Amino acid sequence: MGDPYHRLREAIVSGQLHPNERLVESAIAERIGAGRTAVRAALVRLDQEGLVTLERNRGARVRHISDREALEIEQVRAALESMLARRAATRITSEGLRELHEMVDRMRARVDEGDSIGYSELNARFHQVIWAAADHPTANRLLSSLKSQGIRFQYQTALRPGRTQRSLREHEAIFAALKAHDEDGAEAAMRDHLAEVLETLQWAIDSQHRTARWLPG
Amino acid sequence: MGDPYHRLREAIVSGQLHPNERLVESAIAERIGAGRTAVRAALVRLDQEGLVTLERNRGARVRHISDREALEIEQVRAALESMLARRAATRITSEGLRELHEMVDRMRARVDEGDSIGYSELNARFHQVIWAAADHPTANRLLSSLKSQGIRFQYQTALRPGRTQRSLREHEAIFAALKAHDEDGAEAAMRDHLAEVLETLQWAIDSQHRTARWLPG
DNA sequence: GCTGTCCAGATTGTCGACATTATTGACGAT
DNA sequence: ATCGTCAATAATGTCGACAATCTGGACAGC
Repeated sequence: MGDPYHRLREAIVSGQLHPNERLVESAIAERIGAGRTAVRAALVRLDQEGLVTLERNRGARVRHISDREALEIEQVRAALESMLARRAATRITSEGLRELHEMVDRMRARVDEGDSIGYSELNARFHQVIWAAADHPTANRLLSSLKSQGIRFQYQTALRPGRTQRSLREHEAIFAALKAHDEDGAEAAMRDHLAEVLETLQWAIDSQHRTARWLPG
Repeated sequence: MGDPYHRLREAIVSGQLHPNERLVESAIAERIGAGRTAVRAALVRLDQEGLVTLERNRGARVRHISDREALEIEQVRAALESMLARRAATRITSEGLRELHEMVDRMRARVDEGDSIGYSELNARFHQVIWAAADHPTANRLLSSLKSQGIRFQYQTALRPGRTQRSLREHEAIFAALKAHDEDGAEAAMRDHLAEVLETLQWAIDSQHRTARWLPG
């Protein structure tokens, strides 16, 4: 059990603490067996990181990521990951390519089984291999921070009919470009892929609004 | 004046506190007339923001941005600003265009006068007008954070002979694309511009290494 | 019934004191 | 002379207490 920062972060990202839920310092301190001082420091960090909002004299809440902001996060992610894909094309090792190849194989298996949450996890790991190959700590820092903010929307995109099949083909295209060490191709394939993800996310948000009537009548 | 966070931030960004300089909580607290508690909170925020490094039991230092990291920051900036330029192309108002036009005129005047630091300031404002037009809070947050980290290298790029003239032409191209509401053109013009900036930054770093011999012999 | 005021409880903000941990320099052994 | 040990010092980490502030509900006036 790490320090309050990591415990809280994990609790938020994993969804144990819900958006807009109030975070009372003394309650958290007792809950995780730490002093209020440490909890305060953790809340400040999480505020700066964007996972929590801190209002003076009014305490902390789990930050609610709006639909619009989720789309913005995905746009930034697209811009950065396209750049990283380009860099990865010239830097990736044969070991990295082997990993990606294996990843794609396993993703294909998940698609055949219709296991979309298993697919999503492999999906995330596929992208992380590329991040590592790109060797760009600055972009990595930003991306992992953004990822934790957008986590709430992570699995919604897999719900669209036929999405996983297309997603798999997009990943195959990315892999092919990286294997060929084709900078332009890798960037373009990644950009196309994330444009699709973005569109799917928009679709998920729209259909959510269509479905969930909050005042039935 | 402001709270310890803003005071410290300003002191770091403006260069009053130097890279690797040690930040002793009690000293700062007395210096700016605040309690140690508030200073601690400020240091935690600045650490998360990347302006300060915080090591457990070893205190805080002004974070030293390496040459490599400065280049990485500029790459990220290029990726994000290209995206923002594209968005701005369809969103910018006639008022925004008027501002940019005026900005370009004044930049031209500075070039004619050989006033490269005045040029740099207008340059920064030119870009900020585009950020505002793009209406993308998430990217804005990241960019302004990156900007404060890279501030130390801000003025070095203007030292390259003939750079300001070329830079001016690049800004004119960006303006023209925005005025025409040409998404692809704006993104491409911004991308080209920042690629040039990146190359110039690399040049500045190289020439610094050539010039500054730290052990004269 | 509605609105505004005021009080009680809860929560955050700040301070001072003390425990814990690194750093520095002296000192002695080899 | 060099290295390791150890104490003195400085700085950070943590806690408890109290002050400042916000929140929600009771209550009076209209």
